[in-house]
Amino acid sequence: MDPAAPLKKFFATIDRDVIPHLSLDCVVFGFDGEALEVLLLRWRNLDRWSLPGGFVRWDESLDAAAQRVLRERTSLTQNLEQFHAFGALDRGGSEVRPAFAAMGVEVPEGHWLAGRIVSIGYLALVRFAEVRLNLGNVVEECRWWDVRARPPMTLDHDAIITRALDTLRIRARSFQLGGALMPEKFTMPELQRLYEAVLGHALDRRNFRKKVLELGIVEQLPEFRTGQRHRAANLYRARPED
Amino acid sequence: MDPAAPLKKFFATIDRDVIPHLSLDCVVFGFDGEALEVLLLRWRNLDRWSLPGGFVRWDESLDAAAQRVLRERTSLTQNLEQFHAFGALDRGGSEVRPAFAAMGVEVPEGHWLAGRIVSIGYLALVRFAEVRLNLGNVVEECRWWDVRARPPMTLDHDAIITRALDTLRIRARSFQLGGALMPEKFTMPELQRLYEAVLGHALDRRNFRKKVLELGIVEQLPEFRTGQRHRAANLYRARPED
DNA sequence: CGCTGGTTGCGTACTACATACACAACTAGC
DNA sequence: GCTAGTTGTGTATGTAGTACGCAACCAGCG
Repeated sequence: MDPAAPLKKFFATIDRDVIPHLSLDCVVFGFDGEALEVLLLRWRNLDRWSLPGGFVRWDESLDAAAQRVLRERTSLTQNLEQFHAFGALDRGGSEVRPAFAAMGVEVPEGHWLAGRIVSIGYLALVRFAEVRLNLGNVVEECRWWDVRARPPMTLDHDAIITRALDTLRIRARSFQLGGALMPEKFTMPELQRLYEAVLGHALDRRNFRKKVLELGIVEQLPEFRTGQRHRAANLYRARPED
Repeated sequence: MDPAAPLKKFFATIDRDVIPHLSLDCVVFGFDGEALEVLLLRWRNLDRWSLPGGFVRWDESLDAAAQRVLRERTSLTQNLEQFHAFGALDRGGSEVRPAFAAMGVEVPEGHWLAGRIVSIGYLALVRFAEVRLNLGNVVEECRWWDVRARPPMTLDHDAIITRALDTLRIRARSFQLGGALMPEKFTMPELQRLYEAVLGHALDRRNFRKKVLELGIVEQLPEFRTGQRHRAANLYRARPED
């Protein structure tokens, strides 16, 4: 079967299904216990990487479209946060048409996909372990990348990630990451490593604990993490949002 | 001459000139010394008010389009800040076509102007006195409104203003309004009234002065405001941005 | 010209929060 | 039982935010 068939089918109905000249890109952050990671994918026959993105259907809001894109790629059902609209003059244009061509679909010269595209940036904090990656048919690779060592990216996706990181760091400074990025049960030092990975610098153990507890963003469990050849750490879980 | 002629001319070339299904709305804030005001306009034959807005031309970025809209309406040349993209399902649609009809332009049923429109919200802080209002041909009224007493608005423009106000209040809490909203020379109590109008509550005179001075957002002038039947207040000006 | 009302400019005490650091408790391995 | 390594808890210090008192000053009036 023609590997480009699904893409061709998508392209055949694109003018009927989605808002033209508009796209959205999701910056999906996860945490593997060591570093902050971002979910990137590589389209067939392309060597640059891209953010998971998509278009907005006529029968769904921007927010709903972002949720759908996230769900299609990760099987997750959760809210995303819109953080910026990217509308520079050179967005799209020269780079999109060759990309589609590499995947086996010829975009006519006059088509909007060959022209300028405005993109809305969305941000998601997800539980690493709960993600079930779904490549689909035209994605060759999809994996997590350490945010500090990202591969070459298409279009302005690198700038989009940088902007999302800025937004994230502002939230981290006021301890507003919550436990969205953590596994269900975690220790205090593990949560601290997340904040340190986002902020990019070390924090004081004792002050961090004090702050997190007084803000009530975690709930103490009557369990401990053993087998670490040192004192067992208490386990916590993210407190359900009010 | 047909009063709808300019609008008809605009409509005739709209498909060639601008990105379809996309618009932008500018929330322009000014300060009259008493209350925080927002610039609104009323299109011909409509009874609801609207934000100054427009569409994005193919040869300009989102930011540049926002600057153009602001310049066309106020003759001001300055930056705006993008704060949110509004893309609910019911944006546009039923309300836009009757509005154009009231102004004398029949939008065909299938045209994108009769359908859903995503809008990018921009925010501007301008000097009240420097604004030179320009109505154009299809705007019947254009004036400042106290943000606390706004008229009935079209579409979701009321929610857009609310969101812009939230953004503004966040900035005010960390004294980041600067002097953009003040006249060239102003006293400390006058600046304080601006912050109070934005925040919606009173501030302490002495702490306000201390904070503003230590942040260095104003420059003291060797002049005083006299004729107030009480002690003359020192004049300041906004310090040029670094 | 002195007195008065009202406001501005300046300083000080108090409180809350963030930061810096010390020590005991505990687990696994030998 | 001893040790290495880390976690849990407490306390001291510094810095920023808040509350408030008082003198300086301008215009108007008797």
